[in-house]
Amino acid sequence: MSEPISPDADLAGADLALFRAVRTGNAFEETVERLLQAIKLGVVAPGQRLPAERNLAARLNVSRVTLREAIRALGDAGYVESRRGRYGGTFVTMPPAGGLGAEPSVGSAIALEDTLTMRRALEVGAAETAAARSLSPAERRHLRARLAESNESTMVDYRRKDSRLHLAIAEVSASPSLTTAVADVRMRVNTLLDAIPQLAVNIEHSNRQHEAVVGAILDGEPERARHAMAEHLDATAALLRGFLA
Amino acid sequence: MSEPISPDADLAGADLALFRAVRTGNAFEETVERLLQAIKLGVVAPGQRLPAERNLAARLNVSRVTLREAIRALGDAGYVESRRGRYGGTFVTMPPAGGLGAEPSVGSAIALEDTLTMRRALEVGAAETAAARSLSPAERRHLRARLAESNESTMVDYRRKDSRLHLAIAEVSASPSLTTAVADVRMRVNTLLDAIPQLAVNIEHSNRQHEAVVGAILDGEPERARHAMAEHLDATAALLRGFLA
DNA sequence: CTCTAATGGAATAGGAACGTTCCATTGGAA
DNA sequence: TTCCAATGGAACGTTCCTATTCCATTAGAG
Repeated sequence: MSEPISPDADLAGADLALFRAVRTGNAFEETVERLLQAIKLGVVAPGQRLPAERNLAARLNVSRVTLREAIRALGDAGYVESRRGRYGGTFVTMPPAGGLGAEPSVGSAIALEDTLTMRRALEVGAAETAAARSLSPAERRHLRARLAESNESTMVDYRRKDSRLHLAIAEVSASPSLTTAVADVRMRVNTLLDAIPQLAVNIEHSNRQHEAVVGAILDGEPERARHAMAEHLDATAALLRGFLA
Repeated sequence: MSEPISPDADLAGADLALFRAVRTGNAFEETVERLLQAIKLGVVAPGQRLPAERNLAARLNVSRVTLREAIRALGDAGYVESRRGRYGGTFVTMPPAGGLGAEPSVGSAIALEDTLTMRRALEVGAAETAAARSLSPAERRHLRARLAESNESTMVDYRRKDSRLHLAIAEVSASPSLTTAVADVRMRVNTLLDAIPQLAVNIEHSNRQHEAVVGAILDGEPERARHAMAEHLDATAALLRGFLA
């Protein structure tokens, strides 16, 4: 057996957050998670190709062996398909219909509030920051394209288009840290959203709020953007609390 | 030699943030960083003891061997001292006088704006969230204690007390994710602050703004708390931009 | 004074991840 | 048709990290 460890009389309670895990799980699982994130958030759409293994492995700071194991797992789950040869690669197939493979574990109430709190801070901040910048024409187009895409979306892939829009708003804040943080918290939000019914009326409501947020950002009005985003997120939060709390 | 990798024609530019590194550096370096964070942010003050190695290793999800290597490195650098025997442990000594061992690498201008943007979103969000909650007596005391501590601080350890106050505000948002994110970005802010002179007039200014923020939180006024925190952070940001940009 | 529990210190073996090198396949370019 | 560059596929030795076990030291309890 291993050595016994005594019950730890230190730690007033504040350090709980500081002395958290340095490495979460193994490299394989982390890599699978990262790739799933890119797929589920719509960064690589169905039919599109992932970066080549050698490139992607370097990007993720993971060995090619580990990356290949992760891709193999995603292939078995039906998310991607690999083809050899020049102009080959690993392509995203249609997501597994019926939402199989998703864990229905709906975490605790604390996790719910934690996610919603974090999301509010990050996305409201991103909207305000984006509106305070002077956006390039390309950025304005990108934003408008994502907005249109999500407005025209059908219910089946509304989730992905919605995620892509929120991510686009984070992107035009021009802060890489903020963008990755928004992507991370959005994944957590999506697992929550998977557990509640998708109502047409809510989607319409969201679409209108999206218009308001993007409009304020394009008009360069930080206060209005912040307010619109806060309103949007609070509505979604209320919905989630209603179904999950 | 290793295989050549071609120049990567994928990646429209948005995925830069998504396909980031899965594991940053090795476990040893990460552990050192984490412990330094706890020390520099004042979570474990000089004279206080770190959790026992067996406990801490479990918390950090790192083997005891790796943790010990990290502690050894911190010991060599003069940050901690270890004593054996029951009621022994690893204690924080006075921080290395003169700020030795700190890398004066002042990152790029992009990194500066990234840090400041992220900080603004997180800390403003934390202040607003904290003010919207109904705080327990213990939380109110904690907040007031940290405020007093930072007000009375001398210039030599103002940095640590200031960090501790900002962290305390994040803590009373009751969101672990938000707390750790604030701690992380605060470390980045501190490396920036290390590169500029510490002026008494700025400290006085900060103290007044701290009063305003904590006051609004204790009074339960989210709007006022958000505004006060934004003002405080913008002042610091302007200072940093002035010296570093 | 003796015992004991909790701590840091150290050695060993095993596994996970990595870097490197090569092979297999493919579609366009020459 | 031939060639070739870019891709996925696979094997091998090395390094890093872990888990386990034991030792050494210390201050309080009995």
